[in-house]
Amino acid sequence: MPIRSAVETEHSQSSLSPWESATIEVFVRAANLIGLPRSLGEIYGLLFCSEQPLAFDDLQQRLGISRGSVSQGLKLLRQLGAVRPHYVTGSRRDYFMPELSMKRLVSGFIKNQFKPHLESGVTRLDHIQQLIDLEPDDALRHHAEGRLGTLRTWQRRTEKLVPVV
Amino acid sequence: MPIRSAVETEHSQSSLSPWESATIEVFVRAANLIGLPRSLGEIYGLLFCSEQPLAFDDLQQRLGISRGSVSQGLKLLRQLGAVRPHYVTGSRRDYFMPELSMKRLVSGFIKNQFKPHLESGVTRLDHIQQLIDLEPDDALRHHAEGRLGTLRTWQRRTEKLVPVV
DNA sequence: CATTATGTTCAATAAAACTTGAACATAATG
DNA sequence: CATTATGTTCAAGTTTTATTGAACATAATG
Repeated sequence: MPIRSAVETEHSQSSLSPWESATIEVFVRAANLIGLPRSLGEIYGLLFCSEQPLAFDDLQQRLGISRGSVSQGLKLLRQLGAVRPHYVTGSRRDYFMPELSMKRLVSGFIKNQFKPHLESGVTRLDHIQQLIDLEPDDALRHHAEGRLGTLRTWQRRTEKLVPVV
Repeated sequence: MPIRSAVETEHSQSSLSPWESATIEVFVRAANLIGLPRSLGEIYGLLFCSEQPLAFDDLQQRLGISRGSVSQGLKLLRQLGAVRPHYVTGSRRDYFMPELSMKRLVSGFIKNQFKPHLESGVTRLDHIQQLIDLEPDDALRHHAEGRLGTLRTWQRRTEKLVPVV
């Protein structure tokens, strides 16, 4: 698992203090852990460190990443509710602040990245039921029905767990 | 997200019945969702469908994947406790059965893929604390300490949540 | 309305992750 | 001990995913 350090990046503007780099790295790893791209972790991490809201350009330059990455990263972060736009009077730029409520961060992630899969899963199991009905071998069909039952149980438990998290 | 269907694979031995293919696909997607390779989902899925324990070769041939994938897939599945070896008298081969307890599956996954990151995280935050102490600007240092506090809270909550799941 | 400031898109490129299969281990069998 | 059956390893190849940056919007400014 080769995770580039934010400080080691060649293009880095090195305008990141040591504690900022280390903190950003924590978010990069966290992003990685939940299957989100490193650039997302970097962007959120820098916003998390900053005392002030940051503009698009601040992010691009201080992180030394492309404008494309910043644009796409912010887009997804907004979708997830992990970042809020912040209006600054007298500036045409978009500014951003990090969402600091863990609850909202987690629920945003689940709602966007998890729930869709769970929901499509229900349909999918119904489809399996139909396929099992076609199985001619009695014993095998009964076995399959048992397994489908297990899957349904797992799905129900998962759905129940989501609100807890 | 282009997920190849088990049935559509060219090399597939097509020895999978429709309900097996569909069930395997569910596991492939689930694996994908939690960041595990498709081959793992396929292997576990086929074991899950089977009435009998399956041998290494059964997996390789019915899924139409390489021996390397089967070997590595089974290795990780054993590590995760998602699969148990099953001794068959009179055969030199390794046979395998799926773990059917959701509780054990989840806890195996968390113990192996999650906990290590959480634990290294503690060390990591301590290190950030040291870096923050170097910050000369008073106001900024205080801000940084606040954010580190937030991170610590998040970490504690996550640790508390793990046993629940 | 031309110019500049600010973002977005998306095809091309780069990086990461997964799979393959041939070479290698290991141990059972005759 | 040679042979066969059974698995594992890992470098090379393939596929997937992320990043870049140039071209394209859009709208504010002078």
